[in-house]
Amino acid sequence: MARAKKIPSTTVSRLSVYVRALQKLRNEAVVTTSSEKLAEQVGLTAAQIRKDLAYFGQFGVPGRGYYVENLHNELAMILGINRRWEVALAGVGHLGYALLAYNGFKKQGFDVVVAFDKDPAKIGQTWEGVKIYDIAEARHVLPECGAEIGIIAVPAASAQEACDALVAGGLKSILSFAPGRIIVPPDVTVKRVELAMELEWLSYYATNIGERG
Amino acid sequence: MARAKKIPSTTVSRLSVYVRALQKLRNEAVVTTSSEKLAEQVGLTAAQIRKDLAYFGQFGVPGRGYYVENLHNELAMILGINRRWEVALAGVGHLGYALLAYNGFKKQGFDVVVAFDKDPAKIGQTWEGVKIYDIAEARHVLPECGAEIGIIAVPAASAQEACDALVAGGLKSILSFAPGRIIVPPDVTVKRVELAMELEWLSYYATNIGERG
DNA sequence: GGGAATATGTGAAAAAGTTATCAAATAACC
DNA sequence: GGTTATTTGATAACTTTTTCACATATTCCC
Ligand SMILES: NC(=O)c1ccc[n+]([C@@H]2O[C@H](COP(=O)([O-])OP(=O)(O)OC[C@H]3O[C@@H](n4cnc5c(N)ncnc54)[C@H](O)[C@@H]3O)[C@@H](O)[C@H]2O)c1
Ligand SMILES: NC(=O)c1ccc[n+]([C@@H]2O[C@H](COP(=O)([O-])OP(=O)(O)OC[C@H]3O[C@@H](n4cnc5c(N)ncnc54)[C@H](O)[C@@H]3O)[C@@H](O)[C@H]2O)c1
Repeated sequence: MARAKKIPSTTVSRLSVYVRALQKLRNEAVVTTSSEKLAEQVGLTAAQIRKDLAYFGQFGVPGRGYYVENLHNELAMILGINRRWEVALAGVGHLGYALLAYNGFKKQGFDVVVAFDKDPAKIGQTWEGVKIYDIAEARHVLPECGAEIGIIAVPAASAQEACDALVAGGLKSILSFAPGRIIVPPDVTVKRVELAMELEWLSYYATNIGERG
Repeated sequence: MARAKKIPSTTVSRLSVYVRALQKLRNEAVVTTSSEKLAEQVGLTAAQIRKDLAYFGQFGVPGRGYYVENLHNELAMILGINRRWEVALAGVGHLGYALLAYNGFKKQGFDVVVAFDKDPAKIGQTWEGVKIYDIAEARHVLPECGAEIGIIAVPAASAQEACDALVAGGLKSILSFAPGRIIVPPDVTVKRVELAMELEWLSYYATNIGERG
């Protein structure tokens, strides 16, 4: 359990990729696989996969490969997804509603259990089985409902304010869809998803053809 | 124009960050800035910024710094966002509708001009001023409407099929929200946004406290 | 049980990316 | 106009990440 080395953030991201590939194999009733086969499946190199796994221990059988179910369970435990996570949503607008209505997260163990907004027309309602509270109540509501992860889907101008409310409620992990930096205490982790930046990335490679591929 | 070195993908992503920071400064009527000030603004090091810019040329004035407007224009040109991009949307479900209704992209020059779906109840309708066509018509509709970037917001099981349709319509740049790999010809660039993976990333750091921060 | 085949885990090499350093260039000031 | 203070751009040093290569462990099969 006591891991010496610092784990690269890219390795953590790839762990998710491996988990998904293993889920697929498990669904297909495949019992064993190898770093080589996995590499082909996910589009990476075998060495990369073995190196990533080596940060966390030894999961394979030389001459045989990996037992799909076993490796899946190990990686799920490492990622902390061998459990259910309760998620709080701030901002039930267009994007927020799409997230609420999406059942793909629940399938992966992420369950939106409470929502917050600022709009009086929405506060008090229940959408998709999730009750919407006033964001000002977050600091009181959150500690009671057990949510540990927050999602911010409010306009950029309100993002800092909404984030502060979630942090005041005790959340330490936040996924934000709002463009722009959010300031949080050092013990809070924020992951941003900036869709405009993804489009700009595509724009770059579309404009400068031949730099990739 | 003829750049010798290969540009790191991370540099391209940071270019977007710089552009946003410069936009902000321009709105505040700031005329000049420096790598040092920019670094503080975006949370990077000054050396990193100068290095990134150096891939593309010389934009600064020693002893003075950078002219905000000038640098913004240069970076916008490099990223290819000094123009309007027409975007095609495949899948007008919960997420697709949120994207359609979002005006933030248009502000950055990305304009959804056409949508595709498979659901007969949606085909033929016009939502948010955007007409929804049968995805099967994509190969005929796309060449006429000028869209160059595609966004995939269909269920994972249909993602490959929808992508094939967009590619058949001539698109070479695609942003996909569907989980899982999509196979495309080598001249097509796909950027995936996997929200479940972002949540798993948060789960990891929430589970293994103290590995970051 | 032994030998061939296979695929891991790991240390070393290579590549990529980031940070530090500094000479050269420019501006501001007197 | 010359001196000083800045800040760039480039190079060098360093760090991180990826790839390579192979000894080692295990299975499979005869
Ligand atoms: N819709 C998209 O497709 C899309 C795409 C990329 C990024 N985003 C980003 O996601 C965020 C949400 O986008 P949207 O389109 O859903 O916006 P929206 O305007 O549809 O919804 C925003 C919601 O947040 C609520 N809100 C506002 N201030 C609040 C506060 N302080 N606390 C709690 N709730 C508050 C509003 O009442 C509203 O319900 C924005 O930051 C946007 O930039 C959205
Ligand atoms: N909704 C979310 O918040 C969310 C979050 C993360 C990822 N995603 C992903 O985004 C995608 C869309 O999610 P959603 O919630 O909007 O789904 P949805 O079911 O609400 O909408 C899907 C839409 O795609 C259409 N469609 C199905 N097959 C098609 C095809 N072959 N061609 C064209 N259109 C087709 C459907 O008619 C429907 O309108 C999914 O892949 C999902 O995994 C969604």
